[in-house]
Amino acid sequence: MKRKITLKQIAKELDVSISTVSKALRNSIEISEDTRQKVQAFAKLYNYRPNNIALSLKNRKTKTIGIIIPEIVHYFFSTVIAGIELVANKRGYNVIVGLSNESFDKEVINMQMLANGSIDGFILSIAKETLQQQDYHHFTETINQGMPIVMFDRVVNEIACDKVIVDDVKGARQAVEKLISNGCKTIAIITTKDYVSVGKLRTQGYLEALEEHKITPKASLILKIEDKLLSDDHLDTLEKEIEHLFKSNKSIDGVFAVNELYAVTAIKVARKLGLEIPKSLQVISFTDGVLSKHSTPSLTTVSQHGQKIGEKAAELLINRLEMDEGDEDDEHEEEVYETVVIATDLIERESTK
Amino acid sequence: MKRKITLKQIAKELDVSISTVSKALRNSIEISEDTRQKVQAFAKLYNYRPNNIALSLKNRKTKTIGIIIPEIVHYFFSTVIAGIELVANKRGYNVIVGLSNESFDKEVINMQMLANGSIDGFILSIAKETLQQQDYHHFTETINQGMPIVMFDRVVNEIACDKVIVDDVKGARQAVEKLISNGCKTIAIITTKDYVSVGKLRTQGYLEALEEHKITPKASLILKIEDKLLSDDHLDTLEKEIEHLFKSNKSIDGVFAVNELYAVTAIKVARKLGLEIPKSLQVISFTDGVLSKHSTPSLTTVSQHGQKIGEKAAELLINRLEMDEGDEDDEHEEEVYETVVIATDLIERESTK
DNA sequence: TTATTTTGCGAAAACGTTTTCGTGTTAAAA
DNA sequence: TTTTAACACGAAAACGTTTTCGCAAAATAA
Repeated sequence: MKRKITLKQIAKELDVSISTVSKALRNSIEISEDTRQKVQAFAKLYNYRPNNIALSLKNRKTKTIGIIIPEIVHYFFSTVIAGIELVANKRGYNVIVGLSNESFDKEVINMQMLANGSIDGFILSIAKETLQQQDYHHFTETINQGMPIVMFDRVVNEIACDKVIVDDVKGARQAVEKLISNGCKTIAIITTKDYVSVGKLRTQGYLEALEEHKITPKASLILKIEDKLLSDDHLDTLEKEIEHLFKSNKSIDGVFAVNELYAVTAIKVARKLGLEIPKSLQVISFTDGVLSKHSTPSLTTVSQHGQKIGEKAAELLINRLEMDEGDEDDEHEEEVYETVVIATDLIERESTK
Repeated sequence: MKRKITLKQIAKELDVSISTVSKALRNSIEISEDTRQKVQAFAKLYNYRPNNIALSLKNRKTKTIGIIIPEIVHYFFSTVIAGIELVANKRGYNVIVGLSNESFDKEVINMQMLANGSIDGFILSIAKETLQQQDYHHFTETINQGMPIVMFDRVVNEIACDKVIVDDVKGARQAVEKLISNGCKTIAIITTKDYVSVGKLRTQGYLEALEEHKITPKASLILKIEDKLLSDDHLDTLEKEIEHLFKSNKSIDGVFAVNELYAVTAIKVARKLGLEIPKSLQVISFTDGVLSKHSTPSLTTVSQHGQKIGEKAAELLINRLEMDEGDEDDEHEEEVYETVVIATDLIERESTK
């Protein structure tokens, strides 16, 4: 077990100075062809690689991006990570992942843990608890310390930073419009309580689509699910609520669900009640995940392109990081932040006509 | 935008030495009550936090774990990450994630990138390409440099290191036995080509179960899918192959699939052919993921407990890291490695009687 | 031969910590 | 009063790099 070799050891072995070794390895013209070869050969033999930590300390940058997300066992978030990792790697960065588990405290702790020099910048999506408490001081503090943040999906106006989002309103509206143009007359929405920003926005899109087509929204057609029910333990409660929705609105012929789980559950319940998909009931869901693709019938969905979101977020962050190199501590350049909207796509499958 | 404050700056402001500041903050008795208070107050005011990178350099340990996995948009792997992150965080470690995308080269590059001081040890699952090429030099080199590795799920005997696996053979055998005891007479398996180690093992479990019950295996009932077909693009090819399986073996009344996708596809095809689940065809799949839980009918599965695997892997790694601290460079303690087997569970749902 | 330039290399600082050791001052003991 | 002990703090090294600057020797020019 030979520990990793360092410049110092090479220097000692070859009886030259550390500086000479360093320069020789970086092909400095200061060093004679002779010693350069000698050093490089030796380094290669011992498989020398500069120590990243030492470099980070010296350069005061780590070439590492911190990702803070609410959950990782989640199709959308993992596609985003995949996107981030892709461009990060391409541009010489690593990614370090922290999970908030939707908890405010864990979000704060995770950020503090990473903000002390471990990373150059954050890409994050806000925890539900944080959104509820509306306490964003950890974001502003991080930004004030000169560490850039890029937010995606669950973002918040109060914080000035780059953002990557999908147009939830528009995506939802298009989905509902599709149902309408497919002949649905009574369209229900299964959504979340309003403090989940994306749920709220998708509900808004639903309402806009109805309005545009002169359909009066009915409160009884809007089912807002308490968020905890997303956990697998409360599946039956979810089913009960949906069943109640269908039973008290027999005329429902279209459902827009703000996530896959609500959609497949709706289909399951509907079938139990004797409805045929898509003949007597059409369903569209948000998030084009594995359920949409592979359940039967497959789901028509609004695709968010998580990977693209991740790629874009990483680009924004890295661009800002490498831009900053230019002006150094040119304190008060007026910061101008970008909000990129990734277009959604309606992917038609078997759950619609 | 005030940059993060350092010991040096505090020292200058308070007109004491750096050492004094450091000691004061760590409550050293060397420092007078007076200065200690003064320093701590100042540090608190400016929200001082020691720089992680500097600490890493000094301590020669980063308190960071490197994870290399083939894919992240994948239920099993993301649950493993969740497990790793859980115990890592609890024990003061961060996790940095690299994706190999099943490619040998990316696996090597990713490991090299991280092995140069960025992390203290690896947790990884081997890329398919690496398994095919059987080139494991990057693992041995890493280990030889004194950096511990814990492998999970896709492991390989050639490398001496801690491992966390599930008993694929046993899990598969139990699944097939369940089918047998449920009355299935003609049981097919949908599996992968043999170079995918887990596919091979699960096939072995299938064969063992048949043998034990004096059922002669038939080659025509063993469908080995070319691995590329796991991508969504080749879904129809997959369907064709499965359809052919059913059509040329009309008597099939049980299917064991080595992953969820094969299982749901089998169900889809079977239904198209007029088979009723679970009445005339029972299906069990490996991997208890989101499809198993939420597709209709829900799938009886062999659960691998990915989260537990991750937790155990992290424990093994961290234990080894912190054990090493004791003996320092006591080179030749005979290394003894552990292989932990996480028990699988058969979770019964609607796809079996 | 002497003056000047080029060549090749090393010393040292810097990044931000922690820790060992030394030292001057004051308080206690002789 | 002198010796010893306790106290409070600072200097410096170390972790592994890169880079600036200085300097001696060699090569060239005068």
